[in-house]
Amino acid sequence: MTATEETQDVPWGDVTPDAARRLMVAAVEAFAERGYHATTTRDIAGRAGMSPAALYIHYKTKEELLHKISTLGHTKAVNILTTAAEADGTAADRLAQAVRSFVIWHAGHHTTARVVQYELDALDAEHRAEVVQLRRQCDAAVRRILDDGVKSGEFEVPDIPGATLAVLSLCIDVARWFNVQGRRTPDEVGASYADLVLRMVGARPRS
Amino acid sequence: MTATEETQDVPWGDVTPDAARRLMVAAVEAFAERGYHATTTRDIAGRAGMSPAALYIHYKTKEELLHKISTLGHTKAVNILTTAAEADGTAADRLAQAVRSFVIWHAGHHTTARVVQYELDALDAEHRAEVVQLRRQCDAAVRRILDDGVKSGEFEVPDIPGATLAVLSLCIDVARWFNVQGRRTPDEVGASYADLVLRMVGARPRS
DNA sequence: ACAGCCACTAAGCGCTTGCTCACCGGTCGG
DNA sequence: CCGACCGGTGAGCAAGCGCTTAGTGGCTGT
Repeated sequence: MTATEETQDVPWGDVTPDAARRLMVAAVEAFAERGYHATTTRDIAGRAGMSPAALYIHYKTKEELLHKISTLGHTKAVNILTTAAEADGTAADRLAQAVRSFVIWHAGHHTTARVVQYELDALDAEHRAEVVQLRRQCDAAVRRILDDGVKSGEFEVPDIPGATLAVLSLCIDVARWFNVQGRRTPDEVGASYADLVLRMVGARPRS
Repeated sequence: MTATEETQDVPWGDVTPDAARRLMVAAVEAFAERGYHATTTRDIAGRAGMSPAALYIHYKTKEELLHKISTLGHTKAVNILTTAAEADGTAADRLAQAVRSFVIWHAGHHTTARVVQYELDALDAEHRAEVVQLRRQCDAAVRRILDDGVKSGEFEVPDIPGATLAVLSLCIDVARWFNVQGRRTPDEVGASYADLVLRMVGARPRS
């Protein structure tokens, strides 16, 4: 149930070779801490215990690193949300599961999530368009659940696109404020947020 | 009621002299568009129709510019929320008003808000501490309303600090996604979000 | 034993950055 | 009528940036 220290589903768990992964982890940390533009290639290489030039053996540019991080992260996000959307159960169950797992990911991997969600416009036009496409899939997954819930009478939502935006917005912003030293664990925030979202869409508390 | 094009309550409306204000407006636009670190002092000066050196007549450093913008913006945010918190009326009324006006500001001044909310750690340690203090006042204002609502039985909130965080988070993130070319006006988003938040805290729809 | 390979490094290139400084021209008190 | 003043400029400095290139050391297959 704990999602803070997974080893297998870390987004870059299957990045090879080892040096390339170390550089990627270093880049995620640095980008999350200081932002893409304030991070130097020397800093990334240094964190990975390598010389500045080593970065360019594995990645063409600093931007390519961000692009790979962003794509891996967004793919993970899409997986989480579509899995929840396509699961069995009531719309309320699926919405709760979507929010819970999405929030747990944003809190547990808040460094990655911060880069993925807030450094989007450091990407060049082509790569950004690619990533925006993945974001639309996130949007579509949540909207599908809300649609179902409204059709089945479980939810009462006047503006589905607006509510979709609000739900995703609430979850995404977790990456901004979540702090490992805080009192809340990712699981607690996930449960709490699932509850808040069910109230937002007017799902009856215990049906 | 419209809050998109106010002239008097623009945060930097009373910045003097004229050249200093033009530089500040230029900086807000540039920071919002590209981020603090990706913005050059030449770009700011250029947008204000001045030479690169002119910036340093009015501001000691680029960081001082960001600091002034951030302080003015946060002061405005504190005003909006404390005004709503101290108003007359039920807790539900005050919460709705707080969310509505806070969201309208974030949407209507989304360039300023983006800088204020997302460029916080580009500030140096001392200035950041100053601004964090203002943020705590925002938090306190919202928490006060929720406290009152729970005490009076209007709201049903299991975790008040958590709900405070969620409400502010939802509002703040408006600055990230709001787009002038979108279909929603700031007033519409404000009304819609006030509604969502009342549901989140378990306020009865029409009491 | 050794040639080939390749991840990695030391050094540095060309450029941009934040910021400075000597200078300029319009305004204003005397 | 003029000197002091001051907001503004043009040119440029030192430092740091992303990225390149020539060279090195330690594995590998034969």
